Amino acid sequence: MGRGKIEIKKIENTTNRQVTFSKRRSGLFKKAKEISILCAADVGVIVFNSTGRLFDFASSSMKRLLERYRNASGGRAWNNEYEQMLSQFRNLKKENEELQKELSCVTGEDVGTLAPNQLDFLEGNLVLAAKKARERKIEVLKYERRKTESKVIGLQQKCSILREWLSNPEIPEEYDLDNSGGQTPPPPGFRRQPNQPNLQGGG
Amino acid sequence: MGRGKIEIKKIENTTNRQVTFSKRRSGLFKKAKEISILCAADVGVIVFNSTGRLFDFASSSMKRLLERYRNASGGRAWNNEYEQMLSQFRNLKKENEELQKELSCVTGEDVGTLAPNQLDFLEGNLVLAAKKARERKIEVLKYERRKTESKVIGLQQKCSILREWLSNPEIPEEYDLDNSGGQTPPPPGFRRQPNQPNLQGGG
DNA sequence: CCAACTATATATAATGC
DNA sequence: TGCATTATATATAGTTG
Repeated sequence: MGRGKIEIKKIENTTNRQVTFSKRRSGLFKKAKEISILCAADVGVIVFNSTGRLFDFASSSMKRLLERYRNASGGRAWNNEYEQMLSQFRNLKKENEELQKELSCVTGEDVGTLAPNQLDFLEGNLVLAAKKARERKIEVLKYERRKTESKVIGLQQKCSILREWLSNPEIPEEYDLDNSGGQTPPPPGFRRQPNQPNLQGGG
Repeated sequence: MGRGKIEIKKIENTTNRQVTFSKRRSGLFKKAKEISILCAADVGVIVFNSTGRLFDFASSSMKRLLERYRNASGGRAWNNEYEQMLSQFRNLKKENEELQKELSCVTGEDVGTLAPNQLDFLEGNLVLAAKKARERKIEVLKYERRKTESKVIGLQQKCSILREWLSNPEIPEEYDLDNSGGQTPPPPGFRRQPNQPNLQGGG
């Protein structure tokens, strides 16, 4: 319907395609609006152009229309994602309940429903778990002790270095060792390299 | 576009409305198809007529179109139900993960990440839980023992009744005690009250 | 790139069977 | 009720500014 008849196939010229899209889109939406009014219909139109931009029209509310569509189509053409999520949701919920139950059993909160042999098994597991926790605790404590020890050794070394340094007569005057406020002097071995005797060699 | 111009307002005549709906619906779908082909667009049309019947058209797949629409519209006109479920879903998932972690900690499977004081706490809890399980087990066992004992006592009573009954010369002839097939005689103490001596009083 | 403008193709309201 | 016809209203392709 225009000056010349056109074949219904993709318009290759980009600008031409965009112009036609714009015109026909408004035409489509107009028709949708008309049928909705004339025939008391609920109409929704969704269009993505070739560049992926979205245009839509809804005679009432797209949200309500789509909800209605989901009910009416009965999953036929409905969103797989939705259905999948629904089943996953149910699974998760079930799993969650089981976990919670298991957890309450395992902490001894809800042991009322268990049979003696189950209780026996549970007790064994708990004792084992407690043992594991204890072992791990000891391991960690040992590790921390080693760390502390090596720290102490390091401090002792520094201390002996400091002592040696103090017994050294070459104390520069600008360092006031009794100064408790203000800036502390830089620790020996880090800042006094320029005028310090070689401690490593000096023993 | 027809013999006469019509005003765009609801057609009150039902049959007329239905006819117009049918014609315009096919026209709308045709236009949707044309724009999708001409302009390489992705188009979907959803229509409910005034009686609530659903008609739809999609250039590709309505399912994919609606998924795409959900992404593109960014929840603007999207299904509340869906969004709500999505957030609930995320919460559940998170909760689930936490439960699982907690459970694996509590069973001593994954204690590697815990600090010594946490381990201490865990150990205490596990010992307590084990104790609870043990207590419950003992309780259940005691209960079952009591049940068994009372059963034994009941059996002993029945036994003594039977013994007394056997030593009683007034055995009715219709009772065949060696009868292994057929109907068993009614147990003493329940059916023979009429011609039985008072056992409670008799000692 | 947009709007206005035709000339023409299409859609469809009214009609008839 | 539903389909075919037809006269007319609309939509729009191509064109112009």
